[in-house]
Amino acid sequence: MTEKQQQDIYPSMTITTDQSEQKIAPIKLGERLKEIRTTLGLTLEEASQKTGLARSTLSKIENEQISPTFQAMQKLTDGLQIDIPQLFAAPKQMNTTGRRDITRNELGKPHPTSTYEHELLATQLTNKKMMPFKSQIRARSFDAYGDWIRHDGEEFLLVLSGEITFFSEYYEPVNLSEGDSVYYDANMGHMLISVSEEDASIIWVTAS
Amino acid sequence: MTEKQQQDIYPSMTITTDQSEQKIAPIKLGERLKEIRTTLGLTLEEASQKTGLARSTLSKIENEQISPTFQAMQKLTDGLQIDIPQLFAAPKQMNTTGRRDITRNELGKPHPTSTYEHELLATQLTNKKMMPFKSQIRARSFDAYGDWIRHDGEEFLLVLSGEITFFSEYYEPVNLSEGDSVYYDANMGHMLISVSEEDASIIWVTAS
DNA sequence: ATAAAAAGTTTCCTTTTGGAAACTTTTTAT
DNA sequence: ATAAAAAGTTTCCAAAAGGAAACTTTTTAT
Repeated sequence: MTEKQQQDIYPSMTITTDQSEQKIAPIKLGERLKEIRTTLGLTLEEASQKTGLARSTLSKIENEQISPTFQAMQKLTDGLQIDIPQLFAAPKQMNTTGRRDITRNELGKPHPTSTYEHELLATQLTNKKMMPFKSQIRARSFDAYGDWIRHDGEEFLLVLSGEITFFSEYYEPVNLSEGDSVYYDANMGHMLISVSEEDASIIWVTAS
Repeated sequence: MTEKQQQDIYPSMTITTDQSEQKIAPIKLGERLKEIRTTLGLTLEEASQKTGLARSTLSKIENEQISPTFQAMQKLTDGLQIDIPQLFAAPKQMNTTGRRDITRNELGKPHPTSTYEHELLATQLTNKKMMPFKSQIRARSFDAYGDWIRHDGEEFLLVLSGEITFFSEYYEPVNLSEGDSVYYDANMGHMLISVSEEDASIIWVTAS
């Protein structure tokens, strides 16, 4: 692609209004999309499958050869499970007396269930606002025995390793990999399974 | 949380993996745009002047006859001086009883400070009981500028990678490595430094 | 080092967007 | 109530997006 074409697609143009001149800051949507896709570990083909947009189209969007329609962008955000504002977010940069309770790695209070291993963290403190756990979900097993898990309060969950699928009552199942997280109302039915070969390790925190 | 409550979290269950397809409410961009334009008291002609889009084009977008390209949407948001999120603000939450917010790895909302990189997670949901963050602490740097950090509520922190020292007002400093965690009252002065060669990565959750 | 496979890009073509102007509907003035 | 003006919609066409497949580059396997 030529420099000319790029200019044509995202010109830094000025529009004259009754008040003043305003510059349209060229947002590098393509760059951003590529960043997101690669962060999700997807190839163009996989992204194509998830979004329903042709591989070629995705390539052209990423290389700023075309400007996607709103329709296309919805397919993107829907398929990749991201929010539109994220698409537009500027590329991220790389780069009293008190109580205190340390829990060393692997040394939480065990709380086994039939299908997975829970470890309660910070058990020395009582009357906490939050309850943190670390759990191992054995490969290809459910964390529940079939029915939705449901309880008061809110829950935050982050995947430390492995890959899980997060099922919930009102949403599509979604795959979560290392570093991905989800926050949800815990009275909405929810359930996890580990979908990778290895066991999955997660931490989660509840608050009511 | 009590032992009783934990029992409630994992009741005995029977299998019913309901993966019913639930479509996310399509955003009515046209409707939304018309709402915005009329709220601003603009005619199509005036909006056309401000945005540089033809009157006919605006009409067609508002009546959902065409799907605007990203380019066109930029002209819209820039010309009407509105935020992208405003354009996409869903008219109303679906009939869901539950809320859910996925944050992909590295795709939280950046919140840089002078000494370390915060990433807010689950920023789509408001009125949450908890606030989850992921942070990178640069090797050998403080997370604060000398004085204690102090704020309302409680905090839970877990080290994802690297090694940090956790200082707090009423306790001896303590080293935390991967997998270690600490729960503390946040109104007790606290502070972190990264003590290994590599940057440290932590997740932390606050609740007030 | 080479072949095969996978990932990514470009080409070619069809469909759809976006703009100018014609047309229709609504509002304002008399 | 009617004419004129303003606002909004539709038509027509040029320009750009989206998809299938050919093509090129990169990665993996031998």
